[in-house]
Formats: sequence, structure tokens, C-alpha cells
Amino acid sequence: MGISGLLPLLKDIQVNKHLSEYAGQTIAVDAYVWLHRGTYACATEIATGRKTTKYVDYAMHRVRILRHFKIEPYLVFDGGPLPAKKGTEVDRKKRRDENLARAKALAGQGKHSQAREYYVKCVDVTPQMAYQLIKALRAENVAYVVAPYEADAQMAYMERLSLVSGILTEDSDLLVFGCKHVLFKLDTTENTVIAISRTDFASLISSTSGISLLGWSDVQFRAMAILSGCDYLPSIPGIGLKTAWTLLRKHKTAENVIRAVMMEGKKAVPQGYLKSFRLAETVFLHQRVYDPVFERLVHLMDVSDEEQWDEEKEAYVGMYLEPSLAKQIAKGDICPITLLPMEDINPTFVPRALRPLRMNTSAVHTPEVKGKGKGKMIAASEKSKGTSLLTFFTPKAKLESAPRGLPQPVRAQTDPRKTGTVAGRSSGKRTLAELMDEDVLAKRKKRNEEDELRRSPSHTSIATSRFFRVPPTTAEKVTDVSNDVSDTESVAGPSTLALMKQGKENVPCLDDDCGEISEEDPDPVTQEEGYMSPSPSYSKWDSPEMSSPTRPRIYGAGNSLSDDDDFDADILSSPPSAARRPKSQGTPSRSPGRILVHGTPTCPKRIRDVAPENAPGPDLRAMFEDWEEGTSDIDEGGEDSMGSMASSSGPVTPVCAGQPAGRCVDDIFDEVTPDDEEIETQAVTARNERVANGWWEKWACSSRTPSARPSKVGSLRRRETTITADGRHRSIAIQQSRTRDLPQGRDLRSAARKSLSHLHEVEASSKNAHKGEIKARTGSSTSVSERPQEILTSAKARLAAFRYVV
DNA sequence: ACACGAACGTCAC
DNA sequence: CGTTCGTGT
Repeated sequence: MGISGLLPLLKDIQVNKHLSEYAGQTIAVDAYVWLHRGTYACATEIATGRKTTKYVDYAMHRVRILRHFKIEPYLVFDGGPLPAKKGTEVDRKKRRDENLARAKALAGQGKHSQAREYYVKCVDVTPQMAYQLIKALRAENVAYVVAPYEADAQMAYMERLSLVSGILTEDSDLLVFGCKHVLFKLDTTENTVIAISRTDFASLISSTSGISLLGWSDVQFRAMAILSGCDYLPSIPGIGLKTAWTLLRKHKTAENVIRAVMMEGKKAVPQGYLKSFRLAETVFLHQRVYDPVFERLVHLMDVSDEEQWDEEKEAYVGMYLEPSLAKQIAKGDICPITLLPMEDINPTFVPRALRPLRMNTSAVHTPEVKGKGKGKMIAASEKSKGTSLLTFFTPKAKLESAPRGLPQPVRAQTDPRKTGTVAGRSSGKRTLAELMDEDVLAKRKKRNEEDELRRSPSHTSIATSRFFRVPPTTAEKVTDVSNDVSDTESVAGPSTLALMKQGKENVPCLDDDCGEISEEDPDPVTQEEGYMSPSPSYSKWDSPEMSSPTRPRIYGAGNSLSDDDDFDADILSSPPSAARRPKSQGTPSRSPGRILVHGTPTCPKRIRDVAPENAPGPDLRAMFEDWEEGTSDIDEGGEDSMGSMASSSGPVTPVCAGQPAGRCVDDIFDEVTPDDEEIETQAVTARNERVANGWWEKWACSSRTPSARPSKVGSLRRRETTITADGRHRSIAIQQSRTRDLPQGRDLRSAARKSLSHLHEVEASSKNAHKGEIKARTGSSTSVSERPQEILTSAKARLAAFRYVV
């Protein structure tokens, strides 16, 4: 989805890169992708409502892999639905239900393997599941943020701010919006990714596709993508990427292209297409995202004063949420969809901080960690230079690693154990290369085994697997890596990688007791296979040189960059915001990290763009019958990147480059089809209603994981969400275990209500737009919710409320 | 040539 | 869910 065919088109500028090439950088990760894949392993459990957190393991495994290569992942979660995609959501929900029904039917007949096939198809990643991962991220001090709307826009924004230096996703369309470095297809066997850099677009000249983007501005590139069909707007039938490219090349602007196509008359241009095109463009350019620095919602790209802005656009880019609410959503404490306190669907899942073994902690670098807390921002800001920091700290790293004297022995104790159990070998010394090699081999073996099993269910395969099958092809890469990392690796503990790769993530166990073991037990070998708890590997990433500077402890317990304790010893006990966040970084600028935690102090609320208007949110698709599709991509507009190619069209800052012209065209268009508006409006209205209903049905009533599941631990819990008959009135009851939390609860409630009222308005306004009324309401709701002080003061109570320590 | 629908394989266990 | 394959204009 995204932009179908775009990746193949850009094949020639795809570069295979080894993860080690990104050492020292912070990379934004589309968390949804990992979560979704992670559900594969436990689709049946999820679909049938059983508790599981296997999907967390999958994601954390990848987090560890990145960290192994000194890449600091910054996970970005999807938030609430945008009007443009609501229809899609509803339709998906339908399909999921159908698949679930089939699965259950099959399961009932005992056909479990077949049933699983459908279970897999009906699994949906919910914010509550994401929250489980967030808990694990907090425990390990991994930066994350929940986007108010789409993760793609959020990631694009973060790259623009230099909070991250690249974006790891499986979705191709981030490119359309000017992200500079997009990484695809993380291969955990080879530890590689496919990188596409915006700056390489120009060199795409006569590639296999035969098209050139030399001199194309972001505006044009985006237009090409939208015209060819994107998540927000289906293409004019018969127009794909190539055609769009050809047409744009000829007519320069989208307006011209659309006009030309209409004139030609060969293709059926849907009514209102130009207008819809503009809306889609707006979503790409100005979608609301969360600014981790200022802790409030902002537009991906500022909306210029000249830009024509109306309620429709306002609704399309995502409604404004006041800072305190936005922040809590960003942290994961409030569900971005229901706007109610996040329900912990599995309170017994309590990820523990993977504390390095004590000896390691004390013996090896300790001091480093804090000092550099702030280094994170530095790292982020210098991201383009990526290696700068790395270089800076390199000397130290080498020093540490070089003399394997002290640190080594310490590790030695931990490593051998790991090595032995994991690798299953007796040899005590192994180089990283060897370990990796083995790991790779193991994976391959596994693959081969599987293949063979498929072909012939005999045991031969097993025998094979027992021995080394050496596909020489891999040797190269592995070797390279080892060279780069070996030093630090030795310090950190060679077995880490192997452990990670073993597949069993030691993520905190689902069982209550498990965590303790890994935490306290000096010898945390818990799993049957001898897999270590994840903790051991953790220490490695903490090697001072890299981690401190790079690691943004954003919303995690780690927020307290300034922590005085080594590692995150306190992480365990400190829930989300528990972090002590004393020292405020001198530069309030971008230290994604703790900012949230501090929360309070920094909140400069600039009411500058506070424009909580709501407007009807028509579904673009609705305008053209019900086209399906829809995915999850949004883009950002990093316009400036175009510098090199801005030659031909437009201004470097496309923000509104096309607007004026567009407006004119738009007007013309509208004039031509005066009645369309009305028709459209009706269609939109109907659609919205359906969408809204479906939306509430799906989310408000809490589908898969019924809210009925009460969290037994003292924490905020939602007792119920009620939708009255007319579907417009919702009463929310939040029950809190602690009375002192009440203020917070009230706050949340009012905030939620307010937001809900927004939704209502949007909904209602789409029916009979009474703009005056809308504005009035908006105003009032805004004032109502503005109680930052109160929210702040209740911070402690909130923290306490979220302590899920039993 | 291009767009689109169908088919297969990925992911992962 | 994505890319390849085949067929349709």
C-alpha cells in the first residue's frame, strides 16, 4: 500500500547496509511492524483472548539486535485513527471478524493447523498490546513515543528534528515525504537492511525503470505518489506510478495533470478529485505529530498563514489535543484511540530491568552513563554526522576493550556460561565472529531443516542440522562485523549476540516469578534450553561510550538520564514516569529523552498553534465510492532535503508551494461541478456515520481484549465505557485503587470527555455543519481541559498509580 | 508499455 | 503483506 510500486522503482538506489554501519546513531523504528510480526507467533492465543506477551519478545529481540550494533532504537507507535483512514479501519475490522469466525469454526472441528491460518489473519495489534511492549521498553530504557496519529508522520517529524538519523520501517512511503534515510527489510540473519537515501534520488537516472527523478522537488515527488494512489486517496483508474511520472514531467504540477487528464476525457476522473488530492497532500504535509521536545502536538510542517485552512483540513490532519493529554498518549499512559487510561491487559507481565550482573555494573564503567545523559541529544542532533559521536568516544571504547584485563575476567564468568549453554560448545573462547557465524549457521540450519522437513519428514534433516553446514557465502559479512565490534564485544561479552539470536528472548517472563530470577539471581539461566535471561546482554549495550550519548531515555523509566544510579537499577520500580528527573538539561532543546518525564517543568505551552477546531472529517475514499485499501502510511515532508533537486519545480519549501495555484484550480473545479459538493457532503456524511459507528464498535467497546479483564494490580483501570443508544453519549468511569490518585483520575476523565466531545463534534458537524456551534464548543472544551497545573501536581499520584509492582 | 489481478512466499513459530 | 507472474487495455 503506501505507494505501490515505489520500491521497485527505486531499486537502483537501494543499498544493502550492514547494521554496524549505523553504530552510534539513533534510528526510529516503526513499532507496529514488529508488533504485528510478533503476533504471528501467538496469533491463536491473542485471537482467543488468552494472555500472552510473546509478541513483546519478538520486538525486544530486535531491539537488542540493534543495540548490539550500537544503534539506539527509538520506537514509534501508531496512535489514533485519522478521518482519512477510518473507513479502512472499519473494513479491516470486518475482515478480521470474518477470519476469526472461520478460525473458530475450524478449531471447533479440531482442525487446528488450519484454524491458525485464520487466526493469524484476524489478529490486530491494539494499543493495549503496544503497551505491553512499552513496559518492556521502559524496563530497558529504550526510547519510544506513541504518535498521536500515524507513526509514519511522527517518525518523519523526528527525523526532521534530528532526534533520529534514520527510519526503520517496512513501509515504502516514508520516502515520498522527504525522509532522508529510510531503512527497509531488517534481516536478522545477516544483520543488514536495505537503505534508501533521499539524496540518491537524483542519481536515479535511467535505472531499470527508466525514470529519472533528477531535479524533482519534493512537491512533485509527492504529487507523483498521491496521483499513483496512496493510502488516503485511490488513484484515478489507469494511473500508476509511471503514468503519474510521465504526466507530471509533462505538466509540472498536479493541478495541471488532473486538468489535462480530465480534458483528455479518456480516464474517468472522480468527482472532486482535485479537492481530495489537496486534502491528501495536506495530510502528508501537516499531519499532527507529537513534539517530544515541547511536549505538545504540532503540525508535521508548519501551516503557513497563506495556506487556506478550514475545518475539513483541520479534521484531516488529526484533531488537536491539549498538551497534557498529548503527553500522556505519547507516553503510552492513555490509549490514543479511546483516550481513556491505558488498560493493562496483562498486569502480571512485569518486565524487569535487565540489570547487568552486579559485578559488571560495579566493575565496569559506571560513571559514564550519567554524564552523558545529555549526550543523547547531541548524538541526535548530529545524527547526520552519525559517526561524530562515535568517533568522539571511540578512544575510550578502545581503551576499555583493549586491555581485556579487568573487565574481561568479570565477563568471563558470565560469558562462559552463556556460551556453553547457548552455543552448546565447550570451547571457552570464541570470537564474536565465531559466535555470529555460529548464530548465522544456526539460523540457516534451522531453515534448512525446515525445508527438508517439508520435503521429507524423515530424520535426516535432524542429523544434518547437528553438523555444521557452512554456507560460505555468509562468511564475509560476518567477518567484517566482527572486526568492527570485536573489541567492544569482548568487553561486553561475546555471547550476547548469540543469546539474542537464540530466539528466545528472555524478555521478562509472563509469569510473575520469572522476573525476579533474572533480576536477582546471579545465574539467570532460566529457560530450559539454557537461554539466559535477557539481562546479561543488556550490560553490553550499556557500554558507556556509546550508550549514554546515544540513548535517549525518553519516556521510559530511564527518563532520568541524570540518574545517579548506574544503569537503571531503579527502573524496575519506576514505572513510566517514576523516573526522577531532577536535573533539567540545560538545553531544553531536543533531548527527546527525559523531557517527557520532566514533563512539568518544560511545558512551554505555546498557544501559538492551538487551534482546536474540529471539523467534519470526510473520508476521502467516501468521495469515490468505497475503495478499499488503506494502510498505514503517512509521510512527512522534509522539504529542504530537496535542495539538490529543487532545480526544476518548485521552491525548496513546498509547504504551500502549490497551494495558491491549487486553490485556483480547485475553485474552478468546484464551479464546474456545483452540485458535487452537496452530493459529496452527503456521501461523506453517511460514510462518517458508518465509520464512527464502526469505530466505536471496535474500539470503545473494546473488542478483542474485553475491558472486562480487570487488572488485579493497583493501577488505573477503566471500568467501563458506555455508549448510549444514540451512540453519542459516553460515560466513563475510571476506578482507581488509590484515593490519592483521584485528582488525576478526574483530570483524565475530563480530558477524555473533552476529547470525546471533540469527536462528537467532528461526527456531528459532518452531518449538519453548524460551524458556529462547533467553534463555540471547541472553545469551551479547550478551556475546560486546560489545567496543566493540576495535572502536574498529580504527577506523583499518577506515577504511583502506574506502579504495577504487585 | 503500463496497470491490475492473481499467485506465491515472507514473516515466525 | 509484499513482491512476482500473467493478462488485460
